[in-house]
Amino acid sequence: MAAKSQYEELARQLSAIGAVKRGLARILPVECPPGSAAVLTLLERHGNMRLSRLAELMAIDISVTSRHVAHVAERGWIGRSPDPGDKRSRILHLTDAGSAVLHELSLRTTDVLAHTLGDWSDDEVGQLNTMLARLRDSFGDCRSWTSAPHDCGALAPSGGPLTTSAIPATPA
Amino acid sequence: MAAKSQYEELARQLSAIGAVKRGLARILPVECPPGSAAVLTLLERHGNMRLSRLAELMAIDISVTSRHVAHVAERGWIGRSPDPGDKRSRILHLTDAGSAVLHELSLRTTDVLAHTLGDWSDDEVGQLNTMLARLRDSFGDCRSWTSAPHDCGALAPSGGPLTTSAIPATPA
DNA sequence: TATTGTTATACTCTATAACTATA
DNA sequence: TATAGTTATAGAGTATAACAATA
Repeated sequence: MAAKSQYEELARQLSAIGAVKRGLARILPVECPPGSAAVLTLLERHGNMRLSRLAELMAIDISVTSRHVAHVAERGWIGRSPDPGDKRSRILHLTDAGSAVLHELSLRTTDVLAHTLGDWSDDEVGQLNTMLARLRDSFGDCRSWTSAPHDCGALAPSGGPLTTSAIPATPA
Repeated sequence: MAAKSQYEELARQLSAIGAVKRGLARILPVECPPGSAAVLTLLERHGNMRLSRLAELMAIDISVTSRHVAHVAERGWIGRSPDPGDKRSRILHLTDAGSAVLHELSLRTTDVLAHTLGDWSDDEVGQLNTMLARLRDSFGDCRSWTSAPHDCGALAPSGGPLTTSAIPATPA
């Protein structure tokens, strides 16, 4: 268990890390926004899968995943084969064109990171990767959170919706 | 200098860490979206400042910052005092109500992180914080990136806008 | 009846551009 | 002329809800 100040600092860092993500997103081709890049990357890394599985891996709603998939499919970067065992779903797979895009993304990402993180050792980048993976794992699937994580009612002491004492009615 | 695969992995981790951020955002009061929380947090941490300085700290465009600030100001969480030395700008400062909201945010964040990261030691959370801070620092202000970071032309070998070979014209 | 996807709608965040006021 | 902010507009990402097809 860490100190309260460490948790607050982590919250700040996570909030601020968005700038890095945006920086990385800025180098993507116009036709391939971050959502599309994620779809391609996960298909390469985890192999063919159905939409619901992809939504799990991306930790976003299946409706959102559906749109990302439609975007890359329209461009011919993935294909959707019928699922032999379930006519409701299709199996997503990378196409050659998709692999080519992925290769391009890899080149750009590597270029940028090699420049910006030039003074990081391989081991240091590896440590960061390990900790980020663990962080995601610790959070699990936070999409299902309602008011409290793991422990139902954990947030009760904080006062559910902001109490009147903490947030005054809109002034002026 | 790290290996290419480490860079690719980092890109994946950063892409996926959004899920953690969303989980943390979900516990915020309805009236206080992430952008507002960031404004309050930075004012507490760095003290009173003008809008342009806040935009720098948030690493977002000043126009976006202006809207976030307007949101929290409308709720009385911050005040805008005239800048004695420059009538064009105002000095932003937390109000007591803003501090109360900040206290509430701290309670909720700490609750959630204490539960989800219960098996992390204080030192481990500290290490993650340190590395995230360094990562942000290494990236610098990536808002000004155009096609390449630090080195102008670094991305040239990747082929500027996606080449025809990598991205075929929209098929079918 | 339950599950897999798709689509419509709405909200947050961000960037660009045009504009006002002041330096 | 240059800078500090504000506002309008547009694009990306996500969530909820309603709906279609199949299990």
